[in-house]
Amino acid sequence: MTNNGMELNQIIDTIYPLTAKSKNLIKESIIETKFPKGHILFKANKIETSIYFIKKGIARAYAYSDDNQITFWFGKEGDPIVSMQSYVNNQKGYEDVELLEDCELYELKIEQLQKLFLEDIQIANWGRKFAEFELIKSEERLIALQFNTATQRYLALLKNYPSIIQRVQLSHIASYLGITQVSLSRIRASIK
Amino acid sequence: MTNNGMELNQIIDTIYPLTAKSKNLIKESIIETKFPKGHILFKANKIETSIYFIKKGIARAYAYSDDNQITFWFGKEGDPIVSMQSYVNNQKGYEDVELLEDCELYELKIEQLQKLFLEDIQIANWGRKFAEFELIKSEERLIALQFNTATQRYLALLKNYPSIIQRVQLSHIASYLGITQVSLSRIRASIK
DNA sequence: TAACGTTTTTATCATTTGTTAAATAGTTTC
DNA sequence: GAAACTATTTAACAAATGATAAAAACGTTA
Repeated sequence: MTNNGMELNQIIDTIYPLTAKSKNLIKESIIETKFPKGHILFKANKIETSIYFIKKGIARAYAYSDDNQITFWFGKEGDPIVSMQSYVNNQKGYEDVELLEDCELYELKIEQLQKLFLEDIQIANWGRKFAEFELIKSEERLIALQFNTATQRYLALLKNYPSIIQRVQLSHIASYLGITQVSLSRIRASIK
Repeated sequence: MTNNGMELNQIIDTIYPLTAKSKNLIKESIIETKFPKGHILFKANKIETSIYFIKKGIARAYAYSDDNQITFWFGKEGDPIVSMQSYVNNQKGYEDVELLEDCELYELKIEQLQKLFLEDIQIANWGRKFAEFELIKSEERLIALQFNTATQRYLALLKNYPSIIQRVQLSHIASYLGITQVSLSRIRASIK
């Protein structure tokens, strides 16, 4: 990540190395967009038609449990923003995605990508690795949530992603960790 | 699922419909095996070379937290058994997989499958959908763990998979739910 | 069916987390 | 810089869960 944000080439290559020809097919389907802090990129109960990659900025996904928002995902430079229900099953998602800073994004229409999956074996394998890596991340999250205490999860977040504390409200981090904001405050006080 | 277990054709087709030719390429790479109840199919800290599909029986994946086993996955007829770290990154996994009943399994060598991914675009897309569906399942698990109370998660398990209570020890179910066995007993007593 | 081993439940107390409300700290706006 | 607004911490009590141990229920086998 440079000051100008994450390069598209790097994002694509990190998932799966492609020939120039195949990579260009993907790149031709991608457009750059910008949105201000606070923009709601995805709305719950809507079929999203695009996926994004974050060039610059951070975002969170949240859903409602009764009245309160629960954040279950953070994305930073290089990360994909995907409504999985839309992307995989062409169904309504359950999450909002909010941009927590002014963001520069790479947008890729799901329909165009799916067409490429059927036409280009390299891109099909690129899409396979994309899902596989997201799956690894999701499994690691799941294990952490099931195996570790709230304090351990907080310390792990600090270690793996120190800047998040500077960039994101503690109330969002608390719900991401599966605890209340009050409880997170107590944990922060206890580890000093 | 019939009395004879889940058919291989059905398992393959449910993931992604293939032409007869592509499907045969996969089927030629699959062999049937049997193991008795209690067999340890995957060992932690080992690179697994196969994935499996359950024709008949059930299994669980667990890892150790200090001294005690924590179950984080159950599989039943039709479900895949995969060490994701081995399958995706060719690295050691952190889980044991134990067969909880006498099992009939379809075995597929990862190396052979990966070769097919590079040769056959339909199979590459089959592998893509395979990872995508596993991703959806993992995300749903994650959301449930983060959003719902232990009682809600127990009731959901009862609803979505009623037979599991008959087939699996409550101690395994408790750790799957992220609670102790004592706590699960209390929940069971409270909802009667 | 009696005896044994395993699984599940119950009981007790300690610890953690949730809930509500108030106090403090930090930011933005005029 | 004061006022208004938002975010975070602290306090007090309630509820849920953990830990340990003992009792009860269940299964297996002789």
